[in-house]
Amino acid sequence: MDNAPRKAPVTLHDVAREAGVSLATASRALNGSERKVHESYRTRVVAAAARLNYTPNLSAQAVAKGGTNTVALLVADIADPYFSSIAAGVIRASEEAGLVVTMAVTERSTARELELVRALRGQRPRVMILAGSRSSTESDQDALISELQAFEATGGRVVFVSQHELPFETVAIENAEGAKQLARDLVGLGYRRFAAITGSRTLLTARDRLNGFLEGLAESDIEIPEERIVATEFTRDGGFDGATTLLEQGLDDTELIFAVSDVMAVGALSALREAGIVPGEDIAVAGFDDIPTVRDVTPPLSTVHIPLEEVGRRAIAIALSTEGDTTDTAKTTDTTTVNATVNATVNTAVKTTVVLRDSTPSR
Amino acid sequence: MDNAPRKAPVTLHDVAREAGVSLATASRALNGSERKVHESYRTRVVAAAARLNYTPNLSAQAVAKGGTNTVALLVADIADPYFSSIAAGVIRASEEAGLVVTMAVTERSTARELELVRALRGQRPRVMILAGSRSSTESDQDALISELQAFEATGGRVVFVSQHELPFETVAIENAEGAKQLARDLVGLGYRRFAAITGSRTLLTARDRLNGFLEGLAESDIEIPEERIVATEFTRDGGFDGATTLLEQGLDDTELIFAVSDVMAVGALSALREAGIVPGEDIAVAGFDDIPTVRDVTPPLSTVHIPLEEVGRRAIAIALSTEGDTTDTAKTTDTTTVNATVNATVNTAVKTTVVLRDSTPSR
DNA sequence: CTGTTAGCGCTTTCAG
DNA sequence: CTGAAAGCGCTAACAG
Repeated sequence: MDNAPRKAPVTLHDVAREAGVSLATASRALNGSERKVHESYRTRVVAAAARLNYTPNLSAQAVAKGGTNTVALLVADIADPYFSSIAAGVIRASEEAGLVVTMAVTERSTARELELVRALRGQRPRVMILAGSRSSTESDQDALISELQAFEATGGRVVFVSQHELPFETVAIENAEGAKQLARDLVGLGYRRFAAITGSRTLLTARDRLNGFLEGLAESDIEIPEERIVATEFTRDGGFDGATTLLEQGLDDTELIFAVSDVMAVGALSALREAGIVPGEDIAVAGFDDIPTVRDVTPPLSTVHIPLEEVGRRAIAIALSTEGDTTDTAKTTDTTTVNATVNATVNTAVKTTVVLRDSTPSR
Repeated sequence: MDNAPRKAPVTLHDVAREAGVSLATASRALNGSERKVHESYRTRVVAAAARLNYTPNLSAQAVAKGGTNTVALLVADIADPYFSSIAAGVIRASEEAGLVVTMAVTERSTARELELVRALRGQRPRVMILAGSRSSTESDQDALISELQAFEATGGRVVFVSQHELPFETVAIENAEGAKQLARDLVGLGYRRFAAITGSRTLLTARDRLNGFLEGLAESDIEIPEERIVATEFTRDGGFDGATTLLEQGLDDTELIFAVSDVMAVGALSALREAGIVPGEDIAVAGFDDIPTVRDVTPPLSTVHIPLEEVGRRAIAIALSTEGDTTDTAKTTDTTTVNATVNATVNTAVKTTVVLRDSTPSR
């Protein structure tokens, strides 16, 4: 157990000495944005840095410039394809913008989320992105909001994913519209009797989708009886349980089950099959999100497509484009008024499109 | 576009003044590990901090103490369930240890990986975890290795996931053993004629699994004809393509297709089905990893279970337990000799277990 | 353009 | 136990 001849990391100082220039010059040559260093010096410095294998200490840079190039990303569950796809978008867009992503998972708990936001604030990130459908009720909510507002007050940007109703920028997703269109299309296919599996009704996303779906049906004077709408966990197992519950109640003449998310729909599919019911034949199933795996389940699932990675990219685009204006609570009333220079589409809702597959054959 | 009354963040200084104590005392009361501050002071400081909603500036702390509490995690593709599950484990374990996780995706490119490692080194992370089966050939490999060794030389820990053959600590996974056992079990089920879909043979993980499988078959004097082994991308689409290729060649009397990863197996399943072949009936399929979705495809997939989240946790456990000893290249020859105090199981390979499901009925 | 010199926010000797 | 002061590595005025 020989203990550490732990070499000290190379510092800018070392590079400067090696190159025979001053600290400042070395700094300018290596990291200072504008070109203001004589070429001969610059090359010497760069060479010295390479020779010593120098890497600037980001923390030191951060403290010196009073700001980082960090994006803090909070997701409910990184193993859930919905979030991991969004995360992929956030990470890619961040890398393209030269930002480093820091990540934390909330386990779907608002309390945990609050803790994490507090902790991550210490990073002094430039942007904080919160993706993870949260309940609109919990009391921690208020604390979360004020914590985030404090963060914004110091110049940070907060962007939520699909959380209108909160006083922050958000990547809006056409949840209601998409679900409504799905309903219309399904009715067009000949379906008339529906059941639904939804998450907690306090989950904004789940609620929006369910309501949109119901509205879509209402256009054709179709309703879903109260007992045919079951609320469960917003997960694969929740979907499984929801379908099981429906089964126990007796599906009667139900023709189609709408699950408010694909992971739930996939769970439902398995529950049905285990019960000896063939989805797509005995009963139709539709989901929402269009996560990659729905192409590979049997039958392939009809759903509403969301460009998930785009959602992630959009989040950072919004953050970056609103940087600078400190309308304190950025999204005041009609303030979709972004930085004039900004691609106007950035602040419009992400489009969703219905994708009909074999799980909802026309009848 | 009113510009920023950007409040300056609260500093320790502010807290100290508010509490009427010195900077040093405030520091000790809030972050200094040991209790060496009088209770009355401590409470005043804590109260002041709360009142001002103070959050320590992590960057400043890092530069002052000359080290961070950061874990840098590199994965090939965060949207892939294999990696996102591992990431979930890394993140959870890190949070439990009070570490912040920084994440980057390599897109399966060694060049990109090298870039990222360079960039992330600037963070001065305590640990760097690289998960993402890399090819054993590419030349960037050497650069990567020396970059990582430089990182270790300054006290950082590097942990790979499933990359023996590299001069670093690694979370070993029983890839070969698992595949071998799978082969045995399948033979036990009555299968005799196999085909395989594998990733590039330079991908260590893919190679280990294929070889293990072949060895398992060899024990029963079974071989897979060369043309029945197709190498494709290590992705869902790769699996799809692989099955398609096999189909074009003619499956003849092939009874079972082994794909070296579940995502590939799932893609293969879809290719077969699209070709009108019913997996589980017309032909059996088996995968490797036991990602969550394989329970929900049809038929449920036989595979080799890896406790993916555990792999992630293990990575940080190894990193933390080896901190301190700087055997320069930690894993010299037989050096499984960890810190005496460490849970010995940390450095043993992660166990895999065969899980037989309906995709491989006994015949 | 280049070098000197203050800091940035926090920790940590080193005296009191 | 507490406070003053010296850094940590780097940037950013400020003079030359």
